[in-house]
This record gives sequence, C-alpha cells and structure tokens, in this order.
Amino acid sequence: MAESSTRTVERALSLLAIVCDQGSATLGHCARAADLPASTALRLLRTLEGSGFVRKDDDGNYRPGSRIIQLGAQSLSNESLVSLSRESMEALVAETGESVYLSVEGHGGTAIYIAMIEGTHSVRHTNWVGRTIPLSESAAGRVLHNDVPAAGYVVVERGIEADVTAIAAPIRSETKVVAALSLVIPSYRVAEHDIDRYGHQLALAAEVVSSGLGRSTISA
Amino acid sequence: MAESSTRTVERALSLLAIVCDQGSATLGHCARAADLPASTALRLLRTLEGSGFVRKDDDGNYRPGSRIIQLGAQSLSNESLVSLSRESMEALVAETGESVYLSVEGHGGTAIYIAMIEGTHSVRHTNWVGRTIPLSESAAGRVLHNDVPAAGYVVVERGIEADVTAIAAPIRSETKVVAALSLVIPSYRVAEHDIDRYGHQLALAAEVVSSGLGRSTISA
DNA sequence: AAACTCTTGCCATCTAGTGAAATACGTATT
DNA sequence: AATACGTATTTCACTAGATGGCAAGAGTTT
Repeated sequence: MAESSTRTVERALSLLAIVCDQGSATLGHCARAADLPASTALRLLRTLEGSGFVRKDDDGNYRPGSRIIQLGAQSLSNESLVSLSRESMEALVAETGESVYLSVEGHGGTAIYIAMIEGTHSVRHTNWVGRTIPLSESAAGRVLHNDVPAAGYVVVERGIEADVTAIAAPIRSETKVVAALSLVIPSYRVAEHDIDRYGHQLALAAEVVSSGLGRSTISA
Repeated sequence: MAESSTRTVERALSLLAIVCDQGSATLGHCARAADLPASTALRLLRTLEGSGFVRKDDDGNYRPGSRIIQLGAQSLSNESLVSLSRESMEALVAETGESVYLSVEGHGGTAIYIAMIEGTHSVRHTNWVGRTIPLSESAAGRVLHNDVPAAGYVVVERGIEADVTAIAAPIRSETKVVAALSLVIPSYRVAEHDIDRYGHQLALAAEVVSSGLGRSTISA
C-alpha cells in the first residue's frame, strides 16, 4: 500500500473512533483527544453527524450514530467466515459446554472477535464480539501470528483475563492462517487433561472449517 | 445543524458505505457508485484501508475492514437502550414464544434493528440486527413516526416481508418516542385474537421500559 | 500480438479545508 | 446584577492539501 493518504479523512475517522470508544463525548474532549483545534473538530464532527455516523444528544454530547451500528452489523453478518464456521462452533459447544469464539486479525496489532456461541454452563464468558485483544498476549493472537506448536493448538492461562483459560487453533486457507477458533473457559473449570482433550477437539473443528476453505492438502 | 460540511470526508464515508453495502467491490465499481474519478476514489479508499475501515483482499476487491466491525459492535453494546430493554424483551419471548426486536430511528428515513431476542419456536424470524427498514411500511417505523393508535400498538401484516406479521409499541422518554419494541411473527402462526393479546403484552412491556427512562407521568 | 478494461502514479492547479481570533452561550461566583 | 470562566460556535484570510486529467502499468480477453 502506497503512502498517499488524505489527512482530512484520517482526522474525521480518528474522531469517529474517539466517539465510539468513549460512547459519549463533548466537542472539547473530542478535539483534545484528536489533538485538533475545536473549530476543526466541530466541522468534522458536523460532517460525521450529517452522514449519520455520530449523533448529538440533548446534552450536546456526541454519541455513535445508527450508521456505524448498521454498517458494522451488516459487515459482520456478511463475513463468510462466520457462516462457514457456524456449524463447527455449535458442535464444539455441544461437545464441551464451553463458549466458542471466532477471531481474525484486527487493526494495529490486535485480534478481533467476530463471532461467538455461548457455552451451556451457568457461569460462562461474557460476549466479547467486536472486541479486540492484543495479538501478543492471547491464545487467538498467537494463532493468528502463526505461532502454533505441533500439537495444533495454543493455550494461554491468565492472559488477557486472569481467571480465564483460552485455547485456540488455526483456521487455514491455502496454508495461510486466516482466523482462530478458540474456547474461552473459566479457569476453575478446567483441569490439565481437559486442556488436552479440548485442544484436540478444537484443532479438529478448525480443521473441518479449513477444509471448507480450499485448504491445500499437505502430503504426510 | 448548520450547513458547514467537509466534502472530502463525505466522499470517503460514501465510499465506506458502498463497500459495506456491497460486501466486496472493485475500485472501478466504488468510483462509479460514488460518482468520483477513479484516482480520487483510489486515494480515499487507500485512506480508509490505512485506518482499517476497509481491506483489500487477494483478488484486489475492497471489503469491510475490522475497524468498522469493531466500532459497530462496540457502539451497539454501549447502547444503553439495549441493556435497559433486555429484561422486558426476554420476558416477552417467554410469554409469547415469538421473536422480539428493539429498533430506533436510523439514517435517511429508516428504522434500524439494534437488538433481538429469538423466539422459542422451531420456525422463527431470521436475525435482522443491524438491518434497516423503511419507516413508512413497517410497524416499528410507524411507531417511531409517533403514529400510534389509542390501543397503544401498531400492526402491520404483509409489510416488509409478505409472510410476516409485525406488532410494535413505543418506548418513550419524556413523552418522546425514542425506540420501538416489536414482535415479528410468521403470519401462519397468528390469529386475530393473538394480535390483540400480543399487542397488549407488547404495549405493557414497552411501558415498563419507558418507566425506566424518566418518562413523564401524564395525568389521567 | 492486439485490443480492451481496470488500476496506479504523477503533478500543475486551485479551491476546499484550516485555525486563530472573536463572539455567543450557559453556569457559577461575587 | 455584574463578573468570571469554560465550552461551543462563527468568521474569513490564507495556503496547502485535495483534486482529477492523463499517461503508464497491469491484467484479461479475443
């Protein structure tokens, strides 16, 4: 990708992200967070507002607009990986009872959860669809980084969340890791032999998804 | 809202919407759809790509990027109306067995579904969260337009979808309609007296949500 | 190989975007 | 009531950032 870019657009997108991250923000806050003069930020926010990406509430705070929700949900539902993984994810939940996530590489050294099927236990992982996690400290992140041991899955205990154990396996398309399938389990519920068993089930499920993606067969 | 706006940003946002609507689009298609010269569209798409809002796949097509998914999901989960309505929506599903939606006014004369709880029947409505519907032809749209009869709910049979009956009721904050709660039911499963019963249950549930929003008490 | 279509890079041009300063507004204090 | 303060909004001279036509490159089809 060449260097050419458009400063004005970058500034507007930066303001959009600030509003979405904060949930609710004043003009002054947006301007400071984006390091822009107030009048510049106002004009750009006005443009975002006119296009429906942000809205101004009765208190004068800027909030995310319906357009960002619409395009986000639309893009998520059109993501073919989500539909291709649905069946395997549901089977995994049925086998393990634990919550299953699908994640892909996100922006700026992150992984982003793009689908989840909740486990069947009373105590399970809170829905994190749309959230990002650092590539460097998560099981899914390690998988997306192609850092997968011979066992075929990665285990991270006490990574992002202290009381959670995450196991992840790679989904490949033509030998390239394109997504990670992971189990996210409260640590109190997982013993050493569980990890081995779950890991294998996970790697198998990821294999099934991969085979639907035109994965090259590597000769044994 | 004043007229001042930023053409460059509008153009970029328009391209973003085109990519998300199409799911996958070539540079040429984006340029034509946005009525821009190809070199202008290329530069703006490059900017969107650099910020993670779109990505370019191996075939050279532009697709939604992780950033739009992330910000969309984040904004949706931060929407207080969704959490405030959760309990009433779940109770409605438990009482009726049908799918329940929460919608708000969207962009450009639309309503947008922002939350859904699936019904318990085998045959139920496909998840439409994030989708928009026209204000003018839907039950939710009529409610958001403040066009609610004295019964307290709106019924639309064969509106957006030919084989679906939708019943909607208003959620108010300080007498102003801020959202619509609706039941979406396959028409074969709904009889005349069902509509009356469901409508009342719906209006009551919407009332409960409204009371949590600082609704003014109108003296009887 | 030729023709066609799509993508990408370049750069002279100019207008669209900028931001400092002034003004307006709302709230709190004296 | 007057003043102070912080935030939001407006104004407009200025310039640099965005533009888009055109040529070249790349890919596909005949």
